[in-house]
Amino acid sequence: MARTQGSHSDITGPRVRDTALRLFARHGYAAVSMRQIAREVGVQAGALYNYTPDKQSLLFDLLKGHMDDLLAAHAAQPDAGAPLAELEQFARFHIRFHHDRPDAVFISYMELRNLTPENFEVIEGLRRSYEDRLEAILRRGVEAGVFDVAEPKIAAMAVIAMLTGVNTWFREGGRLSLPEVEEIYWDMVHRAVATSPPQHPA
Amino acid sequence: MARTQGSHSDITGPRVRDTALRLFARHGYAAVSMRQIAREVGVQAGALYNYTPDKQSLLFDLLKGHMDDLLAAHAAQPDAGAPLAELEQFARFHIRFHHDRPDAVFISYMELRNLTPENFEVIEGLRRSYEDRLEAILRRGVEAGVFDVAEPKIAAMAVIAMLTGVNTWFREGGRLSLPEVEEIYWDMVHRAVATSPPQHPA
DNA sequence: GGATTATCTGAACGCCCGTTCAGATCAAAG
DNA sequence: CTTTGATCTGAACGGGCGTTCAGATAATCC
Repeated sequence: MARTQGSHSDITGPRVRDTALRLFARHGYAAVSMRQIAREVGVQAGALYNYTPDKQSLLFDLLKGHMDDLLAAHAAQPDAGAPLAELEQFARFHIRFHHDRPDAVFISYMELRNLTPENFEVIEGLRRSYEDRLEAILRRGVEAGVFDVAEPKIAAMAVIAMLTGVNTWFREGGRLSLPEVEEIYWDMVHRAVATSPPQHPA
Repeated sequence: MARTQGSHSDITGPRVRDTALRLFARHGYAAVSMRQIAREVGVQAGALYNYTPDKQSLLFDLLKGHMDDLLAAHAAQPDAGAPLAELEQFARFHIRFHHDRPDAVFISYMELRNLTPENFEVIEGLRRSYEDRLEAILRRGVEAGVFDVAEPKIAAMAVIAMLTGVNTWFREGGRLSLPEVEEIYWDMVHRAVATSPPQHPA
């Protein structure tokens, strides 16, 4: 028996990627076998090789796809104008985007070491270009006199680390909503880099 | 041939742990085999079981040891007095301590999911108690009126994420020394939570 | 409705895994 | 100098690994 009703490349392909993403995030790339992925997809292990040349490519494509999505989504943000508004937009965008795809974010951090050197370089390059965008915002703000940051590159790393950290503890249905969290983090980022800190009522 | 000259529990034991720590950090727990560890230690795989009941315990002991070290080292810090001084001490301590043991820090983040549920609970408990210490500092500062932080728990998470982030990019021999990095990060943390931000010369 | 082609099965390939254990080896104790 | 006990070897255990591929199946095309 093969090719059960309605199964196509268009259906099985995404299911393979989704399942791999979920399992890699949950147990780690090395701990997940092709047979495990196949079982959850509802197919034999050999069939996976219609959708990926090998396990390594499966991981790489997930990471590459995530980074491409991130850069594209960020590029699609409307022009905010002034550096302060751009920084706020970046902070809120980063929190929301990462919140929406915790598994992809997780493996993009965790599984870098399981990439071949060439694949690693590609992903690292994409990550750097994302960091560069924040760094550029900070530099513009320094020039404009609204940010007080001696080392924009380091400040960018610090801000990204802080914002990404939301994913490690935030859970839907907790005491705070995501917009509330967004507000708290933006406030801290703002104060950490701005020349004149935001004024709080009372 | 067995028991080559000078090999004792006192020598092989630590070597097993050191090697496991390094390999786990480099390739991931699941990707490292007991035979690989044994080979680097210079021993057959079976001999490892004189030093650990199984692979899982090896991982757990490394994480547990790291967290115990962290809490003990932090507890050994002298009393700084005022909340602002305590926060500064915490920030500088955190950066230095994590900088000194990048492998242990790395696996303490990465390999949590490879712990059994019971072991996971233990490590999580220790981590929470470290976070609680920072949260307590922030709460004292809010009471004293020197910190402006609406959510001390979240601010603690944000500060820790930011500070731990140093390990992801800092390399010895780079443009900046660790004390310089410490200064930059402390400045950002300070401004992010303090009521009156630090005054910069000129 | 017959031929074509995409899709999948099921078995096999060589290899490595964590763990156990009887027996060999050697340092230290008496 | 013998005995003891800690330490290690080397082989084995059952099982899972990533990947390949001939052949079976079913959707699609003419």
